[in-house]
Amino acid sequence: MMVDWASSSEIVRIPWNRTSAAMERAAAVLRCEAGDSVYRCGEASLYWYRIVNGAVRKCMLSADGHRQVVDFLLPENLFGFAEHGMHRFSAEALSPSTLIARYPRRDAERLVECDPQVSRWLRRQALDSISRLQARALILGRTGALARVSAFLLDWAERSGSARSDVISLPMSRYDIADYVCMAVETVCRALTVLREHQVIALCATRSLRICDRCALERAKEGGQPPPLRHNPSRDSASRSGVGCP
Amino acid sequence: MMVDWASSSEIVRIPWNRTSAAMERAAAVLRCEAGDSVYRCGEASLYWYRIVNGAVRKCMLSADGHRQVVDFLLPENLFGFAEHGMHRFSAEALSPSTLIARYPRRDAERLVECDPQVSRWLRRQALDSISRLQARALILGRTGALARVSAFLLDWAERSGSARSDVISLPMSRYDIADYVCMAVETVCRALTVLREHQVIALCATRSLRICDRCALERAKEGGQPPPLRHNPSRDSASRSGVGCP
DNA sequence: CGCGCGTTTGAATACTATCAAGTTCCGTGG
DNA sequence: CCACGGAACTTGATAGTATTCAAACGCGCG
Repeated sequence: MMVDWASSSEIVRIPWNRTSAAMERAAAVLRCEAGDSVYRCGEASLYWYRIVNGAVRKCMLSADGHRQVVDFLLPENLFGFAEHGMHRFSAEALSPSTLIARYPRRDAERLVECDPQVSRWLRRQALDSISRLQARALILGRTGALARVSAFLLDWAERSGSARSDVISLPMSRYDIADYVCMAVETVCRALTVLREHQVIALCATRSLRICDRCALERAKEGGQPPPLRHNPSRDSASRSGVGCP
Repeated sequence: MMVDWASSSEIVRIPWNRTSAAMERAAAVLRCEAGDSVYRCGEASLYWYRIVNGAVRKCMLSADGHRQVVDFLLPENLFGFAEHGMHRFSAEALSPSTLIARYPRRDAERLVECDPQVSRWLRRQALDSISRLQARALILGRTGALARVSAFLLDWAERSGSARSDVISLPMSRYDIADYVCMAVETVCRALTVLREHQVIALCATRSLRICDRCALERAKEGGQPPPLRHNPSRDSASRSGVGCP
């Protein structure tokens, strides 16, 4: 299904946080439904994309048929800028009526060179991207389904900014979560069930849950009891623990 | 063990690729031995670091005692720039006599704002960092020890730029590899043994191996036979496969 | 209302982590 | 130079966990 690219000016006023006027003049805005591809793996990467509203998953299909969700994007997140030449991933809308601003790469890269505001903006977005990638890396580093799912929930609760409320909404399916944390769907379900049975979380709707016991969730994230260290710790790390920096 | 920070000028001439003169004037150079910490988790992050020679691992100790290696750094790689305020990881030298250039964060961030050359350099380094993080994410996405280790070896072969020669050297220990791919050391060893027995690789020394059959390694990386797709593929991805973008 | 997709639960299997022990490698000190 | 000792590396056996196959359930949407 093809989508319509509208001129930026045709869209209702949108808060262009930290983006220059010149940048926004070059933009177009896309509206897409859940499941629509913003771009596909293998296509030429001619644009940068910024989410205005909704949510997007960035994913890839391995040759063995396994899908991997590399990142979830939320409003104000920039994506597509790190893939030169050809897209190495696909980007697909999660929420219905997702709005995305699209910037021609040529213009964007020129502005980055000459407009300090755009340069700063890109720097911030790139660092955010790095933070998200590291967060997922830390999730995948955990062994055990409970630990991974718990870590994901805590990360997502923080990202979706669950403002004061402990209710978090999951725009993505269980399959998306499973492919994000690299486990089978069934395993994710079972982990959620365990958490629910222990009353650590409560499933309001299928895609909305409430964190009842955040401490228990933190504990679950850390897994079981400490195994003995088997690798040589740093030569000079005796003075500081280096553990559990918050 | 404390290390000596020498003035940049005291060190033999080093190729400052793509870094401005002003940037290098603010730099100091550190020489450290294998195992030395460049910085530790929890410390204030006051500098940027660029590897001049040698190799470094970026890692973190979970509260449960598990170590996780988040990245391996090679010459010209910049690191430490994305961690504001406090370091969230530790950085430790892998190779003996590793040389590292250190830039005061305050100066570096000022130069990034006003020196286009430095700005470009940071952008490129940040993108490289993103690429490495994504590469590891793809490795961790694979299920099966053989697939993960094979993927790691192929990635590393490409990074270490095994120029024409299929012999690649591993500056890191098996423990480092295990913590990088998130598996037990024994599992990594067994995977290497299987690859050796099938004559896909040959172990020259403990930390140097030769890729004998790159195609077999690629196949091992892809895992077994394709499982059926269980998640809903993209709504409009019928026209293109989206699989196996090289 | 019913079909399909997403979700959840249930067994059997396959795999990896773990524990344990042996071997090689390398730096250190005699 | 050689012997020693510790760390890294490798191999084996067992137990625990996730994946897989299978099937039921709920929910949204036509």
